[in-house]
Amino acid sequence: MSADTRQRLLDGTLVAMREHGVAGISARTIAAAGGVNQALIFYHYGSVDELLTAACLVNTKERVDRYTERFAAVGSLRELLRVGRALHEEERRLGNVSILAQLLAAAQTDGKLAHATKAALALWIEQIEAVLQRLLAGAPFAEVADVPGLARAISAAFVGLELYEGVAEEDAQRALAALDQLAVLVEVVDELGPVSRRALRAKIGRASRTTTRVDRRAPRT
Amino acid sequence: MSADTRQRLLDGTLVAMREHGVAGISARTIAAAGGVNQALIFYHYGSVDELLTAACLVNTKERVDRYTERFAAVGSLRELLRVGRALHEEERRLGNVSILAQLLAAAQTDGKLAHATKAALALWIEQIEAVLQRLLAGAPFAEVADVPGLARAISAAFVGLELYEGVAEEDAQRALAALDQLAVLVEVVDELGPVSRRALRAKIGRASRTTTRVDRRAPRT
DNA sequence: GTCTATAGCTGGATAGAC
DNA sequence: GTCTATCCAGCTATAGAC
Repeated sequence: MSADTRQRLLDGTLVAMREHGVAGISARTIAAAGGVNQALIFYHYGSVDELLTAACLVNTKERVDRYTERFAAVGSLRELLRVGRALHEEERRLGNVSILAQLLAAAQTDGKLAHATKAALALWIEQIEAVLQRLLAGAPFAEVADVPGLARAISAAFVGLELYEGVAEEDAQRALAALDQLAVLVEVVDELGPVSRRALRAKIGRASRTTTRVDRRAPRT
Repeated sequence: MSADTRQRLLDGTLVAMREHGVAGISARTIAAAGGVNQALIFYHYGSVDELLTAACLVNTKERVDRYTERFAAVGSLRELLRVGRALHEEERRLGNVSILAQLLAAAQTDGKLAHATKAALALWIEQIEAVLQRLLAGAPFAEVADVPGLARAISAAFVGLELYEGVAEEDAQRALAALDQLAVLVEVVDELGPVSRRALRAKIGRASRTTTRVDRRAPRT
């Protein structure tokens, strides 16, 4: 059955990625991991690279879908972070190395992978941007915050943390926990009295204008 | 001349990494990039992996050394970020893909690389941690901040941003710029009046104590 | 659609001349 | 220390039987 084989190949790609990483992955390791004949990779996907990009997109899509409800239910920055940590933990518990992080590394020198990984990362960014937009609506910080930029920073930071955890689990956990402090900071600021808020607004506005020479349009992704 | 050959191999590794990435690097591409005979890799370093780890450590050390004075001169969080951006820009201008980010990806499935990349990343963390410790000394935020944790978060986030820039340059620049807003936030908070500071301190302390540990609640399905 | 078999390469690593 | 030559494992991709 064709659909089943394609699924096995996608699954096998994830398993092979976990066991061998980007540097060690190949048509043979993927086929073995998926219990599929090696030649079928080329029949169904044309090349290993195309299978990799497909797996990256499908996998990311699945993971994002699994978390959309939770993103929608997020009511504070710290809750957003909590969802991020839950996601992160689940990934590790399942034994998954982040295929997105792995492919992002490979994409540095491969145009085709670059396109696919950018698209996959965009799926996460989209979610986070929506949450931020909602959370910061009306908050003083939002008046000067570049929400799309922050969403991208958060997403990229997360990728870095996933890679970091691969080599130093406890340190990465600690780093993740420390981010909570920043989230608290934003919330605390947004709950300050009107006087402080006014002062803050002035300062932040001034500071931002002098340092963020970025246009405010949402980038096309 | 042995010393010269070893240097050529280290240089060649960086060039090859830029051109082929982790996934495509090999003894032959390294030797070609360094203008050195391929067999010398094994004579001098024993294996390709050992050359990779050596190159990663040496390269990181060099880069960290190039920036120690600047780190020492940093007087605010936003200046720290500015140094980070300068570093980042220089890297790109030189055409360097971050060898550290690349190897971190490969290290996910390779214990030996994991050790070396952790050590290399630790060199950056050390710098950033020192700066944070100095900057936040006496500030209200410092009373509840986990400085080592934040230093690790910042370093890991930077790795993620370097990878992100490889596939979406403008978006990554924007993300980097957005981080400035968070730095401003910390500084603004630290410049608040005594009344606000007291309130903030109470709130942040309370918030941190309840959330710095990993949340173990089972995810809802 | 799936299999076997294999062509044609490139990979890490070594032996041995110089 | 550096070179050439080479072994052989593993790679992508295809041809052709079923």
